[in-house]
Amino acid sequence: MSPRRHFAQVHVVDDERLGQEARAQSTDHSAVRLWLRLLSCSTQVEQVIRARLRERFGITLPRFDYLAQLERHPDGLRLNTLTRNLMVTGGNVTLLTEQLVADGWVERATDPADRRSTIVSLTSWGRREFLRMAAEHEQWLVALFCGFDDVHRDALYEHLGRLRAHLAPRGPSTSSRQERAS
Amino acid sequence: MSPRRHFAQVHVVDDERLGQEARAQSTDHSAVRLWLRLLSCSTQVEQVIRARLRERFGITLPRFDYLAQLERHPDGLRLNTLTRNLMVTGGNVTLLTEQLVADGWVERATDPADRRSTIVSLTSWGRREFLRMAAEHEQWLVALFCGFDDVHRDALYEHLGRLRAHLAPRGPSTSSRQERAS
DNA sequence: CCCGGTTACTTGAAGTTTGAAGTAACGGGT
DNA sequence: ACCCGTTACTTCAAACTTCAAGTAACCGGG
Repeated sequence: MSPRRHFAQVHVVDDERLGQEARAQSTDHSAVRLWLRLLSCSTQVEQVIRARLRERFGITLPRFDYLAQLERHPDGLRLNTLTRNLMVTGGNVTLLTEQLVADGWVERATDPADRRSTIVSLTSWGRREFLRMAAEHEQWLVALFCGFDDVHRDALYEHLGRLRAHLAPRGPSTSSRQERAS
Repeated sequence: MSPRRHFAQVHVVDDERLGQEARAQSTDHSAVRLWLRLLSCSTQVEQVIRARLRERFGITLPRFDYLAQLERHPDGLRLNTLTRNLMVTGGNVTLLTEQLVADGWVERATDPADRRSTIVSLTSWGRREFLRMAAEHEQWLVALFCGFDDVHRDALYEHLGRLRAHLAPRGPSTSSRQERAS
């Protein structure tokens, strides 16, 4: 199927401790390898953050993400916007909203300009608690990347930005123009 | 709606079509921004692949990943190894295995050397079908990254490798040496 | 005004994933 | 041979997620 190898001096170590990347083999093409490596890195960080959020605060990652989104928007967000930002389905946001409202993190209001829309925002208690968690959350990430050379980190950030710009233009369902600066 | 702008030379477009990255802001530290960008890229690719697998083959991403893992190991894999490679919980692998066995993709055998262990492998039908899907799957990725400059792609791949190497050493629960060539 | 298309959200069923607790098997030390 | 700690897997409840179908509200023409 894939008649190639010859491209790695670093032979893949087999399965132990390699995670999803172990799926990549010399016969795979670079596109697949890039995707698997991307997924692998992302999953590893995610697992750590998820576990810590649960241990330290008894909160789940989806809820934290939801709250993080709201924290940046003191005036609240429409559920629709939240759905897009979190990159999940509408039904998911509906359920998360119910739960977060029930637990006192978030409050709902109807958009006066469009009665279809619901606007959610943090309660003052929710904001206070979230900021407390967020501060620690950030330190976890700093610690995770600590020792990862700054130059490489910045370069990685930059390259991910390019990839993001390359991927984003697909499915411009709403308004908003894409600038393509570089 | 968003009473703030002015913080980067590349101004963030607001919320529209920005996904998870919209969470990053000028006040966030670089560690958080890197994580969010990584997650954003990963999620975007994942959504596309997931949707196509469902449309074209009526299969889910977790099942495809499971099969991909097995395809590379004609002699089969222990569930434990699979759990580590897929980076999911054991319970999840147990359930996936049940389903894939029930649907004829996979067959189970008890490891003669360790009666606790189950070894799973593709059925011949499963292998044939998987290879058919995998060929198309690879083309989707090629197409996704098509137009993304080769130099940037290779650089990104390289930097992700560094990040991966930086993250991996946490929790070396099993054997297996890490080579660290470069 | 009203009709038809679109958008915003909700509902419900099916599926995935996790974390914690439980069972069984291994293996080294005594 | 018997413990004891570890490992492999299973089970189960709870949480998350998706998809598809449904309801309600908007909006632009006729």
